[in-house]
Amino acid sequence: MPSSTEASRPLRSDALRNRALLIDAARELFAERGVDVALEEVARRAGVSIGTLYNRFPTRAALIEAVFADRLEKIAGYALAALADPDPWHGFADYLVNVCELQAVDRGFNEVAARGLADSPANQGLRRQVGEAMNQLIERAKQAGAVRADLAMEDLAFVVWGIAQTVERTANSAPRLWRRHLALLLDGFRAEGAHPLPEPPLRPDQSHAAVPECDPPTK
Amino acid sequence: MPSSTEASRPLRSDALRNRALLIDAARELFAERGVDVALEEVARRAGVSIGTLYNRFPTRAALIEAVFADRLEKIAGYALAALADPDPWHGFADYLVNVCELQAVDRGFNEVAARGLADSPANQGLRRQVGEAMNQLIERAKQAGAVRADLAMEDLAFVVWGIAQTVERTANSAPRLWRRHLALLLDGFRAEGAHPLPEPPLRPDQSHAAVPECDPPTK
DNA sequence: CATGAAGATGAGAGGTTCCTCAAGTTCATA
DNA sequence: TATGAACTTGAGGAACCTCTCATCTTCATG
Repeated sequence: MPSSTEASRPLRSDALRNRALLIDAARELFAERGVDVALEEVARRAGVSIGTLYNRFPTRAALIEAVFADRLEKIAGYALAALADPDPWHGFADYLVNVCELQAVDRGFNEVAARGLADSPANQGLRRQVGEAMNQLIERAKQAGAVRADLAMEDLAFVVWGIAQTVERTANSAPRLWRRHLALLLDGFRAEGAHPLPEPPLRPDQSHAAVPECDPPTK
Repeated sequence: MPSSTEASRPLRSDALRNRALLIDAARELFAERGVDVALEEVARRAGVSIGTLYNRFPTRAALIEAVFADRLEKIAGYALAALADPDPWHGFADYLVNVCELQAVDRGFNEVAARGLADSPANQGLRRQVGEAMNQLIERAKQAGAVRADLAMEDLAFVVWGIAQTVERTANSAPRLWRRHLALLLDGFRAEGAHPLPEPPLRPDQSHAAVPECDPPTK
């Protein structure tokens, strides 16, 4: 059962193997050098021709999505584990640390997280599930008096965005520094000593608009 | 007195005029579309040939530096104004808001700030001056009990890096949202309710290393 | 206003990446 | 094992960008 979006006929065995080789090669290269590496190089490392790459993945986005398909599941797992934590604050904070760790460990995923993951219809379900868990996580921590009352779920984008940049700048020189950045942000999320915020949070529809990033076709 | 690095002979009048035209054109394009715009386009908007651009600015970095030369002075001004503020916390916070406003208003400067401004020897002096003012600003706010004792000057990079990403993502959809991000970070900087940090701050020599970013020539 | 040094010009060489497609190869099935 | 559909291949066209340099133009100076 290949995780294809459409219910197309199954791939031939050699095509399936090449698909796996390409994903492995892309996973490595993306992790090392980011998701903008030349696709020719991905094909070379996979040991197939560039034509085959385009046969399997008509666009770069399709390849990226295939490479990082498991990440959303991983995040969903973290969210559920966080909800199982008896300490609301600890669960909340741990969840964010875990997500950021995914960013810190893989340059490609860090970029994708910051720019906005391909929201394929296939992932729609998981996505909603994660959103719901995050919401519960925050609400529970608010009611426990741990998280400030004016924090919105959309504000967690600041964590991903901010840590993305810190990771990118310091991955070589100080690979653990992002933990300090996150800890400072977390202290800002606490109810204790919270000061009024100057702006409302991103509305859900806006947060969707913030994702695409890609410049419209130049005109 | 052209602000040239070397004590070269002064430029001829037409060359000086073209230099100004190029800087103006680049300032506009950088602000709109970032510092990676095609240099041909900068030349076109300036109304000169690409060759002239290369005559005046042998590298893109040279052009970027000329375009943003004034920004460091502006920041130095903010730092001094902040020190003049009788309220240590207010001075500290206001300084950061002002710097971030520079990022929010100019996509090119936002990129440059996040990637690390060209540290030309010419700016060395101003740079040190700003650093010193920032240090005083923090120390004063610490002694007033407003800023947490374990905050280091190097941690302010988190502000620039984090806000850079938020600005980039939301400049179109929610152009004021960065203020919320900054406010949350600022609450994390307060002495009130500070929790121990998991990592030491970036050492000064490391913060220099975090700047360059540019991949080494690929070999 | 003549002269030469400084400057401007833009076609084009050279590099990179994306993406296609006509031709050849392999797999699955009868 | 023969056949056709599925798949692979890689040369090369197209789009972009950077940077150079031989040639022409303009400015400053006596």
